[in-house]
Amino acid sequence: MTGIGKKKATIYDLSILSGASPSTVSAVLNGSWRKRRIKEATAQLIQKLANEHGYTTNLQARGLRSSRSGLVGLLLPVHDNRYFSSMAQSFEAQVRSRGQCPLVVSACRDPEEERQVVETLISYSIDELFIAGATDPDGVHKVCEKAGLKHVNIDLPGTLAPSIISDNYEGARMLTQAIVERALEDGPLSPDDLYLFGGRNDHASHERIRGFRDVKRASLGADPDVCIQPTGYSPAMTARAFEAFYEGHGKLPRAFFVNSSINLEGLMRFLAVHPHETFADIIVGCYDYDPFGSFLPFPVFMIRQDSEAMITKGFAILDADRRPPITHLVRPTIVPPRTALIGPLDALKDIE
Amino acid sequence: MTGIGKKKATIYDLSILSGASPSTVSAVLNGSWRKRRIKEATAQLIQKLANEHGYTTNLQARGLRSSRSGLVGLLLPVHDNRYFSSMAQSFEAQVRSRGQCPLVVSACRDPEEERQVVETLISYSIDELFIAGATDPDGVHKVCEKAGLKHVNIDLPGTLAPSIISDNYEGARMLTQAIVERALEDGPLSPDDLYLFGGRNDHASHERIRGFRDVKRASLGADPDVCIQPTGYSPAMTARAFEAFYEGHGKLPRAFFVNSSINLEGLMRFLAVHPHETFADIIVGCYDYDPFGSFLPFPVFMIRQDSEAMITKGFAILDADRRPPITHLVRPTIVPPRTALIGPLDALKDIE
DNA sequence: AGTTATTGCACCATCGATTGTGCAAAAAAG
DNA sequence: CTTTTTTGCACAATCGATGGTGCAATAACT
Repeated sequence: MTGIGKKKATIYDLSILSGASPSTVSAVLNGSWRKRRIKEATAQLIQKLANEHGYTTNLQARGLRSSRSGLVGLLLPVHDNRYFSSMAQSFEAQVRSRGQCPLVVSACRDPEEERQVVETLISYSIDELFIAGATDPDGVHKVCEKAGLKHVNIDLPGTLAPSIISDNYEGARMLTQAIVERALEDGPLSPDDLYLFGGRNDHASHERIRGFRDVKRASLGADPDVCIQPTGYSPAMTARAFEAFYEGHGKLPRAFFVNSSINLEGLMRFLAVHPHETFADIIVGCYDYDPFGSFLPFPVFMIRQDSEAMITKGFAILDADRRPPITHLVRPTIVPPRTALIGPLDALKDIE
Repeated sequence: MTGIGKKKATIYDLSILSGASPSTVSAVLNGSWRKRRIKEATAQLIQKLANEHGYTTNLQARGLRSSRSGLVGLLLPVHDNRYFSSMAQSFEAQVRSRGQCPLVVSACRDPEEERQVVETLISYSIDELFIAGATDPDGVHKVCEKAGLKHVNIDLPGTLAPSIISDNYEGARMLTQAIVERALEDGPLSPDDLYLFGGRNDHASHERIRGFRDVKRASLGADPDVCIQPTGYSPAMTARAFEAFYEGHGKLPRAFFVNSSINLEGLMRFLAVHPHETFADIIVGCYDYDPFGSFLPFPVFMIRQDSEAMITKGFAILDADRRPPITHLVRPTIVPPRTALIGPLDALKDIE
C-alpha cells in the first residue's frame, strides 16, 4: 500500500531499491529466476519489495517485447443472447484458468465489421482467437493468417481454419422428431401444419433445415417448400414472417421449428400483439436453449448447444501442433419443455 | 495484400520504403502530421505504402509509450443474463463509437476476484473502467485510485467514486404497485399473499425492499417481515426459498416480487418440478426485463433498467473534469406482462 | 544581397520488460 | 596453491511508437 497516487512501480524502481539490476528484478518477477541462477535470497528480497510497493508487471511492455499479450479473443455476433453470453461465460472461465485474459467482442454479424474488429484485436497482439458465429469465417481467417494469429471457428465453420460446431443436422432431427411426436399426441399432423422459421444462408441454417426436412418427410410423408421460412436472424423479420402467415391462415402453424432464440424473440413480438387464442395449441421447437423460453405458455422443446465443450475443444485444437482445417461436431442435447438447466451462474459463490 | 505470412510492417519498414524517418512515418500514420508540418505529398506517399503493406499500428507499443491503451473496461458480475449482456452490448457500441476498444470481463460477484481482475486490467493500462454490479465497489475503487485509473460505478453504488444506478426505490414502488393492482383484480389481497424473493445485502436490494415495503404497507396495511426472503442472487438458493414456502403452505404466494432475473431463474427451477396448478394464478413482478420472462404462463410485470442511459451517463461523468462521488439515479420503466421490447439486437443489419 | 521566418523533416531519448552474453567471485577439483 | 567449474549477476540490445528539439533548405522580407 505504499505509494498511493504515485506512479506504478517498475522494475527500475525495484532495481534501485534492491540494489540489483533491472534484468535481475525482471527475472525474479517473471519466474525465470531459477533458470537464470539468481540466489534465492536475492529473489526473496526483490519479491518482498515488489509486494510492498504493489508492483505489477506492465503487460504492454512485456507484450511489446515478447510480441505476445496474454490476451485471448472471442468474437461474437452479439452479446445479448443466452447462447452467446453463456459461451462468453465459459470462455472467460477457461481463459482465466490458463492464466490469460479474455477479450470478448461482438461484430453484429457484419462481415466488414468482423474483419475490422479482428484487425483491432491483432493490433493488441492477442495470442489466440475464437471466431464464433462469424458471417464470413474465411474472410476473418485471411486477416488472422496474415498476422500469424492462431484461431478456430466456433458455431459456424469455415473452410480454411479448424472449426468446432454443433451437430446441427442431428440436433435439428432430434428437435423436429420431438415436436412431431408431441404434435401427434393432439391428433394427426399434416405437412402444412409444420413450419420452420428463421435462419439464413449459413452452414448452421442449412444443416438445421436439412435435418428438419429429412425428419419431416420421413414422418409426415411430404415437405412443401412453403413451410421453410428463412427470415434471417433478426427478431423483427421473424415477427413479420409470423404475421404474414397469420394473415394468410388466421392462426399460426400447429407446430414449428424456430432456428434460434433470436428468432424466438420474433415470436414474442408476434404474441405481444395477438390474443391468447392465437397460440393456444402451438408446439414449438427452438434451436437454442433459454431458461425462460422453456416455460412459455405452450410446449417449447429446445436444443442446448454445449458451448463449454466447444470452447474446451477449441483450446485443445489451438494447443495442438498441427491444425488442419477440419470441422469437429459437438452433439447438442434436447431439452423438453419446462426445464430449468443449471448454467455457468451456478458456479458462483453466493452462499449467504 | 503484400506480405502474406511475413511479419507485420512497422514504421521502420515504411521508413525505409519511403525514405522518410520513422518519426515522420509515425506522425503521418497517427494523424499528427499536420501539426508536425509534414508535406502533404510525403504524407500521401507514406499512406499509400502503409495501405499496400497492410500496416496497422502496434497498439502495445503505442500504449507503452503513451501509457494509455485505448482499452475501456467493463467489469460485470456475470455475462449470462439479459440485463448484463445488454449492458455489454450498449457498452461495446459506445466504446467503439469513441474509437476505443471494449474489454468486458466478469468477476462472479466475488470481491477478491473483482480486485484481481481489475489489477489485471490495470496491467494492460486500460484508460477507463466501468464497474457494474460490484460486490465491493469501494475495494475496487482503491485499486483504481492507486493506479490513477478513472472509473465509475454502475448499478451498485460506492461511496468513493461517482455512481450511476437505477432508481431502485422508485422502480420497486412501480413494480409493487403494478402487481398489487393486478392481484386486486382477482379479489382482496392479504399482506400474507404478497412476498418478495431474492436480493442480498447490497444497496440495490435494500432500496428495492424499501420500495416494496412502503407500497405494501400503504396499500395493504401491513408488512410482515416473513414476507421478505432475501435469498442472495443464486437461482439455486431462490428455488430453495420457493420450495420452502411451498412446503409450508401447499402453494406459492398469490403475488410476489422477484429481485432480479437471476432470481427469476430460481422460480423456473421450482416450476420445473411442480404441476401447473401450483402456479395457476400467481402474479409476479421481476426487477429486470427479459423478453421471454415477459411471456411466462402467468402475469409477469418487469422492470427494464436503462443500461444504455447508464453507460452514456458514465461516459459523460468520465469526460468531466471533476468527478465527485455522487450517485446519479436513472429511472427505469415498468413493462407490463407479455411485452416484447426491442433491444440492441435491432440495430443489427440483417436485411435478407 | 543580407537577414529573418517559415517549412520540412531527421535525431534521439523514452516507455517497461525480456533475454543473449559476458565476466567477476566463489567453490570445487587437481 | 593453481586450474577448472559453477554461481550470481550486470550489461546492453531490443520490441514499435511517440514527441521534444534542432537544423538545414527554402521563402519572405528589408
